[in-house]
This record gives sequence, structure tokens and C-alpha cells, in this order.
Amino acid sequence: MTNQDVVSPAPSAPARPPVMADVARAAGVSHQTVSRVLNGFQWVAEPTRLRVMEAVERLGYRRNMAARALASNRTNVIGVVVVNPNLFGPSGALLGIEQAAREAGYWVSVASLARVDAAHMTAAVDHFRDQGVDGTVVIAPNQLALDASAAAVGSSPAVMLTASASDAHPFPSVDIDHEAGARLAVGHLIGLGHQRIAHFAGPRVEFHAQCREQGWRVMLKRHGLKPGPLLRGSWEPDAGYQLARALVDRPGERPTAVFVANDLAAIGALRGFAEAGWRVPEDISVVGFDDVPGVGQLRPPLSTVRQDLSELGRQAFGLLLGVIGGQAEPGHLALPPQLVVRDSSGPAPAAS
Amino acid sequence: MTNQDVVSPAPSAPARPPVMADVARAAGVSHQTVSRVLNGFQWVAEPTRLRVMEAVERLGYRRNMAARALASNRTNVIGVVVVNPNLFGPSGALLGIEQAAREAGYWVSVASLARVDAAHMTAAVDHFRDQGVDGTVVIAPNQLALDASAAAVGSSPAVMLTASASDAHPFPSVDIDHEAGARLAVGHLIGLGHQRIAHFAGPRVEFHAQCREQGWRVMLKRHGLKPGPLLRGSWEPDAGYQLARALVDRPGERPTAVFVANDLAAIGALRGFAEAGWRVPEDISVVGFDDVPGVGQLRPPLSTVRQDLSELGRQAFGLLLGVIGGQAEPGHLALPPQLVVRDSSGPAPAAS
DNA sequence: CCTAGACATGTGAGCGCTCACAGGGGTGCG
DNA sequence: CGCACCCCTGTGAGCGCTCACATGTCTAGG
Repeated sequence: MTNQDVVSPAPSAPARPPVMADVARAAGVSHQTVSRVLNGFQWVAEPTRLRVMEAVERLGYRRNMAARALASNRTNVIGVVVVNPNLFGPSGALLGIEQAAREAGYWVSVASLARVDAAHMTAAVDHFRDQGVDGTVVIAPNQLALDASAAAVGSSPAVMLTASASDAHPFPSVDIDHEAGARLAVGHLIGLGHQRIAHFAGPRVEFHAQCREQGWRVMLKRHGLKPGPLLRGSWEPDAGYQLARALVDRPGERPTAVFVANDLAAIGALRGFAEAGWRVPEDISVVGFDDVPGVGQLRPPLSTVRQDLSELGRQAFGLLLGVIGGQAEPGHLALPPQLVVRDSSGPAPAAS
Repeated sequence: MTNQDVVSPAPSAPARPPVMADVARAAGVSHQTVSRVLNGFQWVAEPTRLRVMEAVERLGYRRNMAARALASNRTNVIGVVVVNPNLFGPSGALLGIEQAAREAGYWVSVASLARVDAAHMTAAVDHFRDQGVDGTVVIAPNQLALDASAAAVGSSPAVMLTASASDAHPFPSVDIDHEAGARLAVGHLIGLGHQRIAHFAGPRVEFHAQCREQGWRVMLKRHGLKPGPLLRGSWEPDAGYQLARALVDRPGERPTAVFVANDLAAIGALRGFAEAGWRVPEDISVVGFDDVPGVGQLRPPLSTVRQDLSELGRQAFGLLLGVIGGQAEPGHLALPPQLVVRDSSGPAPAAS
């Protein structure tokens, strides 16, 4: 399927891709006019514009980004540092950012960090600065990541996708309001009549774990309820299982509901309770967080909290665009999550 | 925390970032020698090299990628088009590519497509060509994506991350050997004594669904077994549920095991069987595919097939590097998956 | 009729690097 | 002692674009 001798351009000239000067010549204008047309600049006569466009089309001209970046000192590339890229939240947010950026004519360069320590974080951010990105979004799940990235980013345009309010750092930030999500979940349980609500918390250092725990605490307090037992684990499914077994074996008053910090752990918790003979939701209600794919088909389908990660990414990009444009206003934007009620949460059993 | 008057460089000069000429001056050499040092070129005297390095360090010099790209005609950026970015496989592979690329000093630009049609695919690939990427990896889950991207990519360096062998297109390709994975799963069931093994297939157009179905078919044939019923669904958890209910209601001989095309659907299937009173694995064994997080904590923990997505990404990048380097050899590389036996698969019930 | 402005286009100088080449000192060998 | 050859270093010309500016044309108002 070679078309070497079919479409080949003037055989005299070497087949190098056309440059702006070629287009200019073909359209009978100057290279500057071509540039103006391509950049959508005003004050180009319509016939001229059309002639240029036609020439561009005919020659199959594409702008050279490197030259453009060199001359204009802007790359139209943004960098995204994503920590824990395997987790549901970060990867979803990344997608949202990418989508929004591409629509706005930006390119997205990604650096993912499996482990988060200052050295790796600095390396990732440096990587972007070397590339000359116009700005950076850092998805920072904990203080360590936030501090390290803030230091590495320096004064270059950046926004933090983090739950931590921006009084701790000079960047605009955005995140889902995880505390509100937790309040939604716990409020739902309280509404069902539960009085004693346990919490399986996530890793202590993680902002999202902290927020969700805080929301649980606040909502109970608001309703004058004593916090049920708090058991700390991780984001892993296995942790949920362990914690459920621990709760079952725990002496003392038994909770009638548990708010699990994330869905993956909730999956394990469901199994733990089942093995111990606790029925969900008859004996114990379970509410998770994230609405990861599949939890609607668990036994029972899991009640949980859903985040609009696509919107989150979009907002993060919008914020970054603002910073790049020079209208930085370090503040925190919190996006509302949404409660998804399924079958794992039911009315509190009658007081025994 | 401003350090404006602490570290500011010579106040006479405007605070513009240092360029190669500055380093050269500071080190008392020519700009070319600086370039040589920075590019690790041989034949630079050690003392000179050190002097240059010291100057680079002292001035905080960073190479300008745009200028480098313009002069050398290479950007050190690769593009990755990922279709169905929410799915486990594609997103994992993307991560692997990114990791490998960054280690090799490349940047990764990502374009994700929620829907796959020729127009969007062409747009995404064009996006990359405009950016001037050195090469592209396309994660193509079906023929449509493969054809569209192959056409859009043209003769620029590319590798396809796809199950389809490369005799259909002129690019090197790589993928997990999904058919082998399916054979592993079905072989495992046969080893357990199952004679009648059903399959819940994925979307007909998806390569991976085709491969897994084929593996199931081949393995049964190899052992002289008649294929159990084949029910076609999708990758969604809900589909697994529907198919399980359909299987339960199905008249005729009842299978003792089912190989489900992916874990998410298997989650739904587990629920479907449970609702119908079929115990897993006593009444029916279930094996999934993917080993997505959490399935080890299902009830029962799901036997499944694990793919090394990180290695897959690494290989894809390696292949692309080869193409960029001019040693293209269109061929297909298949990576072995791995069986993970948990509790959802057990011995076949004694023939009734 | 002259000139101020709106419009429309052209000119030239870089942006900061790499590439191809041109040296210029040493060492080895005839 | 001279020539080849290695090693190391410097010189200059672009890469393809955008920016600041210069230059033109045409309309409108005094």
C-alpha cells in the first residue's frame, strides 16, 4: 500500500514536511500572515484567511510545536503528578483533567508515583519543569506529598488536588468534600434509626481518611450520639475483612451499623461479617465510599458515596488555567459528593 | 517565605533563567562543550566535565526542551492513546508504559477516549502528531479502534497494544495472551473434574472477549469436552448478574462450572447464583479474569487470571523505542498471564 | 484636501539549542 | 624530524516559529 509514486511532492525537493514559509509562499502572503490565521488573530481579511487555510490544507501543513514553544515560551503542556495511581480516586481525577485539558487545546504529561516520598515527588516535579510545562497539577493524598510537591513546584504555576485547605500552602486547591460525603453516609444511617455507628478508618496519614473520619465524628456529635468504635485499617480489601472480624470479636455493646472508609475495604468487611454470621443489613448496616465498579452487585449491593471525579478533574484544570493566566487566588474549592443508597444499609434492628 | 532579597542573582541582570551560553561562560568553555557534557558525549576531558557540571549546578541551569526539540527534531515525548480508560486493563497498561518511559527519560502524553469511533481516534492521534511526539502507543481493544488508529498513525512510529496479531497491520504489537489465560482457567476447572463448563462472554467486538472465548473453546476441545452453554454479556457487573440468572433459569443439563470473561461480571454472577440458591463452589465453580482489587475478598474469594500489566506497559514501550530507533519488526509479542486459585472453584460435584 | 485613525500585511530579529565542521595540541611511528 | 592519528575543543549556521515593529491601504472627519 505504498503511495510513493502517487502523491509524492515535487520530486526535485526533498520530502521534508512543509513549514510556515512554504504555506506563505503557496498562499502568496507572508509567514506572519499565516501565523495570524493559524492563531485565530483578528484583522486578517477573509479572502486572505481562506487562501491561507486552503494552502495549509493542500500542503498538509502542521505547526511545529517545538518552534512554537521556543519562540513563545509556552508549551501548552500541563503536567499531572498522580500518587497512588492504582486507586480509584486519583486515576479518575487524572482522566477528568486529561479530558478537560485536551478540550482546551492543552497536552497532558503524566508522572505517576507508586510510593510517595520527598525524593520521588521532587524528581517527578523536576521532570516536568525540565519539560517546560506551563503548569502542574499535583494529586496529593497526604501531607508528605503536599509538602514535598509544594517545595518542588516553587513559584511555578500549580494547583493542588488535595483535601487540605490552602492556608497550609500558597496554591489554589480543589477536592471532593469527603467530610460532607461521610456526613451524608452517617446521616443516612442515623436516619434509619442507628444509634451506635462504628467506623472502619483508612490510613491515618491520608487526607481522605482523615476527612471521612471527621465527617463521621461530626455527624454523630451533631445528633448527640456517642461515636461507635473506631477501627483503623487501610484502603485494602483485606483490611476491611480483618476489621470486621475484630469488630465481631470485640466485647461490649455491639454497633448496628458501620461506615467503612472505602468500598474496597467494605467488600472485605461484608465477607468478614458474613463469616461471623452477621447478616447485612439485618444485623449490621454497612456503608462504603467511592462507588467503585462492581459494588452494586455485591451481596448485598453496597450503599456508598459517589464522587464526580470527572468534574473534579475539570475543576482542577480550570483552576490551573487561571493560575497560568495570572489570576491566582489561593483558595480551596470543595465539590459535593452524592449518596448512593443500596441494600447494605437498612433500618436499625429493634433495641434488644 | 519570600526569598527575593536573599538569593537573588546579580541584580543588574534581569532574572531570566540561565541558558547554555551562561553556563559556558561560567565554566570557561564553549557552549558546545556544555552540550557535550550534558548529553553524556564521550571525549570530554574529566576536569572540563567537572567544571561544566559545577557551573550547571551553581547556576541552576536547566536545558530548554523546546530548543532541544527544535534543533534535534526529537521531542522525547511519546503519546499514548487509551480507549476505555476506566477499565482495569487499559489503565494498568498505561501506568506501566508511563513508568518505563519515564525511567528512559521520555515524557508521556496521554489521550483517553471514552467512546471509540474513527473520528475520535483520528483526532487523538492527530493531537499527538501536532505535538510532535516521537512515537505513539495505541491501546486498541477492538477492530474499529485498531483500524482507525492504524490509518491515523500512518507511517509514524507506533506500536499497538492489542491482542490482534500484526498480520492485519504493519505495526509491532504486544498484549497479554488472553487466550492462554482462558485456557489456564478452563484447564484448572477441567483438572477439578468439571465436564460441563459454561462461559459468560464479553462484548463480541472486543478482542479480549474473543480471545477468552476462544481459549475456553480450545481447551474444552482439547479435552474432548462439549462446550457448555455460552452466554454473551458485557464487561459490566450487571451483565454477570443477568447471565447467572439466565443460566439458572435455563432448561436442560446444568453446568458445574462457569468461566466468566472478567472479574466485574463475575461479581455479578456470584450474586446471581447466590440469589438462586446455587452455592459456589459446591454447586457451581466460578473463575473470573483480571484479578481486580477486591475479588480476593468476595464470598467466596474469586479464582481468576492475573495479568502483569506493568510488564505489558514496559514491553510496549520497549517495542516503541525499537521502532523509533529504526529497528521495526512488525510481530506480535504475547505475555503469559497467571492463574490465581482461590475458593470460588472447587471439585466438580459427584455426577448426579 | 489633508490627516487621523481604523484596518491589513510585511520585515527582521531572535528564542536556546544541536549539528557539521574546523581546528589545535599531544602521542606514536617511520 | 615529519606526518599521521588520536583526543579534545571551538565556531557558525540553522531548526521553525512568534514577537515587536514598520509599512501600507482605505475610510471618515475637520
